[in-house]
Amino acid sequence: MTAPPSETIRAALAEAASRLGASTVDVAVERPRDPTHGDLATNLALTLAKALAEKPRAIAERLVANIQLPSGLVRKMEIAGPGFINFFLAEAQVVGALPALLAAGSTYGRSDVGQGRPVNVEFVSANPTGPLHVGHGRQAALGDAIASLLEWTGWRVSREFYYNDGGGQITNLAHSVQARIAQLRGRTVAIPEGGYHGEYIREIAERYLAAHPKDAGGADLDAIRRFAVEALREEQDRDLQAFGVRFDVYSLESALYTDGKVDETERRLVAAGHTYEKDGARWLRTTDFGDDKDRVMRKSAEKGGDYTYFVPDVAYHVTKWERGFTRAINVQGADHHGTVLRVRVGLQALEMGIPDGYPEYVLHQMVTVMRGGEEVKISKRAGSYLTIRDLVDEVGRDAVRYFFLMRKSDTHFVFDVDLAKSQTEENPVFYVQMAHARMSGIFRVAARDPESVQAIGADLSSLTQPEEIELIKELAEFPETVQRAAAALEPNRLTTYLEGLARVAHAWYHKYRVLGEPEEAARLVLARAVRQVLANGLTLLGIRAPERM
RNA sequence: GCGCCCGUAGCUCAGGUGGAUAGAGCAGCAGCCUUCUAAGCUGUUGGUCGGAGGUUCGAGUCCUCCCGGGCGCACCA
Repeated sequence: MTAPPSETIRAALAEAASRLGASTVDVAVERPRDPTHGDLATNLALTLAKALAEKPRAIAERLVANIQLPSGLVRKMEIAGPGFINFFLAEAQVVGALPALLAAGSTYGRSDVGQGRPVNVEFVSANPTGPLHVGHGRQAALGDAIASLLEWTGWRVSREFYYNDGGGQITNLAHSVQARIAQLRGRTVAIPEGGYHGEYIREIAERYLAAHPKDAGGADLDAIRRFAVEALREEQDRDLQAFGVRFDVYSLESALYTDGKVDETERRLVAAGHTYEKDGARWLRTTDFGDDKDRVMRKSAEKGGDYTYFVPDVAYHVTKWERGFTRAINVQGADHHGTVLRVRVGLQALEMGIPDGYPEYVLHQMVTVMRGGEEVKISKRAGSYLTIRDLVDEVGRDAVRYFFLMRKSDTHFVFDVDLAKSQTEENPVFYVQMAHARMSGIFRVAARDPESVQAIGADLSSLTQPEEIELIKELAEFPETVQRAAAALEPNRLTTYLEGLARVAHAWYHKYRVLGEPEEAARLVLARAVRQVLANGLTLLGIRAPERM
């Protein structure tokens, strides 16, 4: 494989610049937004203006006069605007991308920028106190897609789910179930203050009674707690399964206590000298690390003497570090952004060489659901719920995933149920999948296996229509798009790309026929390439690429 | 009050880590449907990028302040 045109041009520009007497500089070769500005462009003359004490356009002219490019690469060079140099690639160059694309097949778009380094991606991490709601759905889609993007760019990824099964919310859950049990036994007992009211609590109470005939009175709070947590974990697993999300590792907060990791973390923090006692509690001096006030890490005796939540959180991240994850990414709801600083500060206070940006965070904003032009109200306290499984059942897994991925995570997201269900091209998932199905349809009608179509040996010179050249350029951008999306941890860049590619593909499909045309052989190559890239992009995001709709 | 995020066409949103005249879809307007899927297609109207300063050759993008919206600010998690 030869170097991509942008690299060749970059090197040639650097050489031309040194011929002009410029000391070594970074040469930027970018794709202009406006296609009339060529396929590639450089601002080199502008950045050299100061050093050479010369007008940018004059420098540009000398660069163009001095540059040496292999023949057949560039069809035209022009100087434009304040001093940009625009390069127009020869069409044969563009079409030349197809053989490598087909040869790579389902691996086209993969790269090795991660070099096999390990990365831990933690997401969902819901408390086992209720079913997974739509917010968790956004997180599941995001986390899974980010993990896949990292895999595609050469990272060794571990997907991890962390159960907060140790804190006060779990006690709260146990008391709520206990109250329901009492109600089932005919006693009038209120759900405790701040407790869980959902219908699922009653179901758990019923199942507990059926499974524990010896505790008909519901006196064994510990047994109730274990039972409820177990039941809800199974429930959440089923939700995630329906959504097609799998994890490599499940970590339990409770295990951090039984393993002594929490105690050990406290000891290390004390040893590092960033703690003090006040009002009967033990504090961590987080202000040493940029927090606006110090935080209690162990409550006073009259408050129970427990650790506050962030000590196990810190202990948990220590285990990630000690398990060899030099990189860790946490996907969380933005309502937890307060914990970001505290976890990082706790890790810094341990002074064990963990970098201060560890772990990285991807925070997502809230989700609201619209149906029939009205907001679907969700209230956890009142127990009115729209679970991730409800949503998947109603609109389908592909649409749910795609919708959660198509917007930047840090903007509030409105999930339009009617649009997601719509079988028209206004629906972006349908639009992209349809493009794949159309390409597949060509091969179905031709009664040919797409895999049997090869670019090597095929005469691609008949691919000369502007739509075809544009389509191939779009296909060639896929690997870089994957890399940029992975680097930014933004899957929405990929959905945006896929919609753009689908748009060009639909336009081409409508304007030109493939079968029975003189260009059939070459166009079959292009159709296979389009189908392949659409399939790769969709598969990466966990969405099906259907043969027909 | 303090911190984080958001503000781009009538609506929903892109905008590749500072580039050239701001980009899509929907809605609107004008045309078009005998084909491998019309479950549409083509063309077109529409913008003081919330506001004001600043940084520099160049700002939707970076910095400061202000306005508007969301989310946090516990010995809850």
